[in-house]
Amino acid sequence: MQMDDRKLKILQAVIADYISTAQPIGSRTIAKKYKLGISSATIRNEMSDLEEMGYLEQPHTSAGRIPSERGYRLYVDRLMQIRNLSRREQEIIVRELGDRIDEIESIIRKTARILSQLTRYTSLVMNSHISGSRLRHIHFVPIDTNSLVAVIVTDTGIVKNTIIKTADPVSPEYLESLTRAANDKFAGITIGELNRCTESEDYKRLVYRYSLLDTLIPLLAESLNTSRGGDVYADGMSNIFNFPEYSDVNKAKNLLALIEEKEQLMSILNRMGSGKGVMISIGSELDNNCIKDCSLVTATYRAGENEIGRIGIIGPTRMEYDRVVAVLEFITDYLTGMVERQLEE
Amino acid sequence: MQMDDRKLKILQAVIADYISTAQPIGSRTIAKKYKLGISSATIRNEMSDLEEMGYLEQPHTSAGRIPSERGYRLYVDRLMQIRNLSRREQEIIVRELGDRIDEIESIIRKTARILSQLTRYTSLVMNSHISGSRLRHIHFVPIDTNSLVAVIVTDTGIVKNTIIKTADPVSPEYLESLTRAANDKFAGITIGELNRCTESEDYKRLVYRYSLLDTLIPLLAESLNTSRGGDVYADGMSNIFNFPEYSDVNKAKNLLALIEEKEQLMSILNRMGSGKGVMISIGSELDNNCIKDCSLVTATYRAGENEIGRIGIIGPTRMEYDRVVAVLEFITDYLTGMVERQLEE
DNA sequence: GTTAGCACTCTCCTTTATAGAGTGCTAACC
DNA sequence: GGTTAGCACTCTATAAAGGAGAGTGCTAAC
Repeated sequence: MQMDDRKLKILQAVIADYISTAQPIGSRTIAKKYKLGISSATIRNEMSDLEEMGYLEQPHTSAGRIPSERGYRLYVDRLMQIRNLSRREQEIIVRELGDRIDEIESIIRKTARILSQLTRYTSLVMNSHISGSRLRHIHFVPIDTNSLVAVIVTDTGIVKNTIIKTADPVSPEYLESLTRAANDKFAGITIGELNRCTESEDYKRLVYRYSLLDTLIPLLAESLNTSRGGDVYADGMSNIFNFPEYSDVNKAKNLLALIEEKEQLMSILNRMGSGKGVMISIGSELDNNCIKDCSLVTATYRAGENEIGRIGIIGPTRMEYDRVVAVLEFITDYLTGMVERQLEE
Repeated sequence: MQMDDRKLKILQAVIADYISTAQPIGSRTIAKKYKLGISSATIRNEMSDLEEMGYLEQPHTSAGRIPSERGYRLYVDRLMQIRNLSRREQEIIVRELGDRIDEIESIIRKTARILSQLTRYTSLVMNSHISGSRLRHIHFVPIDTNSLVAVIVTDTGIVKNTIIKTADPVSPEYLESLTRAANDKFAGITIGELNRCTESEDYKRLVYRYSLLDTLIPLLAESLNTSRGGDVYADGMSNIFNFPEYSDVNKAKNLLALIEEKEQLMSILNRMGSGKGVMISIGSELDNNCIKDCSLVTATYRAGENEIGRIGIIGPTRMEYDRVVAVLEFITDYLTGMVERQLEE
């Protein structure tokens, strides 16, 4: 069987209609609604072909057709036209996100919120492992005699603090001097290198002078790796009830439970490629039973080479891909721009 | 009509049964199941009395009875026996929460997670306005020539950092000196006082020496007030599907949407009293239409006089109040203890 | 005051009937 | 040969009807 232009037009019509109505669509409706200049009978024949080719399916005999996963795949790969965001939408994003680097925590939240508000789907935001980003600054701030907070600023604009208790009392002067020494030594290296540097001669010499360092650095490295390598944040969960596919309580529960399960969510997000631009996974492509009739659209934002984080939208396979892709592209561009402006300074 | 012991026993039986089954319960069932030594006909009469008194209601004639809000109120005030947590549950809490003061962010999350896991309801955790807590330490850390991060540690163990960009370049030495001056001046005052101190003569003298301070302090005060005065975190949202009362998708949606609406959630949490111990609001007592058939159980944890935060459980009015109260009490005690140990040091 | 008995009520579930939408096939048409 | 009209057939969704079951309220007896 040959795919031709007319078939594509019909497929597009079915997908467009189904995305907006969630109802199986029949040949007569297409003929009336989409003025393709052919009769319903012809459309019927073409649809039958499209079904045979795997792009459409029937919920049951004598219902209309709905797109199959393969149909959506063809649509997002070849048919879909990415809409531009309206001026108003762009303004909302710029206003809400602001233009200053903030605590990573707060950017994540704002981004998640905007994403879900603009798309009306559930949004996911994750910040990646930061093992590739570089230490710009490290500072040890005394709290009291036996505790201090280590403040770390990376070149990607992330600020992270870790509270550390020490066995022996430390003086503020000691910490000041330690801060200076640590900056001299560590500024510019990556978080990953920080992990490994405890072997080096240089490091050992420094520990000789500042014995505290030997407890601090491993603690820091650990805290940077675990806690920052895994923040996922979701917003707009209640949006899933906008879609009839989740009027079945069990389906809704499954999806929500998965979204609350940060670990799993992360692994799914990480499994998505991290190529340039927006990635789309449809239904079973996600390879997870709980969301086998969901689609996930993600995008990565980065600073230079380094992946900083990923943002995404999860929703029914019948998703407004064109809109979602447009929003994601705009926001990743914006975030990337923000980080880059930060780097230039 | 007089409330007597037998009526109370029957009421208790109805409530206990309804809490576990979510089914209206009839006189025959009570007679069989709860061996009160009286016949179903007698129970029928008593239940009729209890309904007249407003403690029970009938979904429709010839269904069994269910507790009314007033019934629950009587139950939680007089009938309920608070169970102790099992050894195992206590261990889970202690293990998961750990015993070190961490970033506030992370404590909130952990607490929310444990609460929802132990109770199987949706948990809410909020940290209160910190205007009453005292500055223990303030530190200005340079990032680059035109930006710095202000790290603030309060006596309640909260660590908060704020990134600030400056119009004019600042040197690390300047910041060091500023840090010393600011600590001399501000250590020990409350966040609320920090807001107001910009009027004082002392402050003006300091600004004369460190002009940067005049932009820093207002920014800090604002960031401490807004961002920290309003973090709410919810976990276990998907738990609401464990309850048949939310098998109606619309109800589930309403509740979830409310929970995602931080502003509203906060105002509801704040409206709950902050007395010692656990507070319970049942149904319409919450005075919010979206959750008019929910109950909210909250507890406040504090450091000395200062309220640090509130934790709570939201679920159907048919809630396992005894269990929930026990869990909340244990966790607030634990959190309070943690903070107090921190203060002593 | 308590209880057995019974008629009555109301919901919930199943069964049955019907309308509606859509298909596939056949035969006619350009 | 592709396209179209017509029609029988299929399947779902919705409404209506008919019990079964659970529970009540009332009365009369204990």
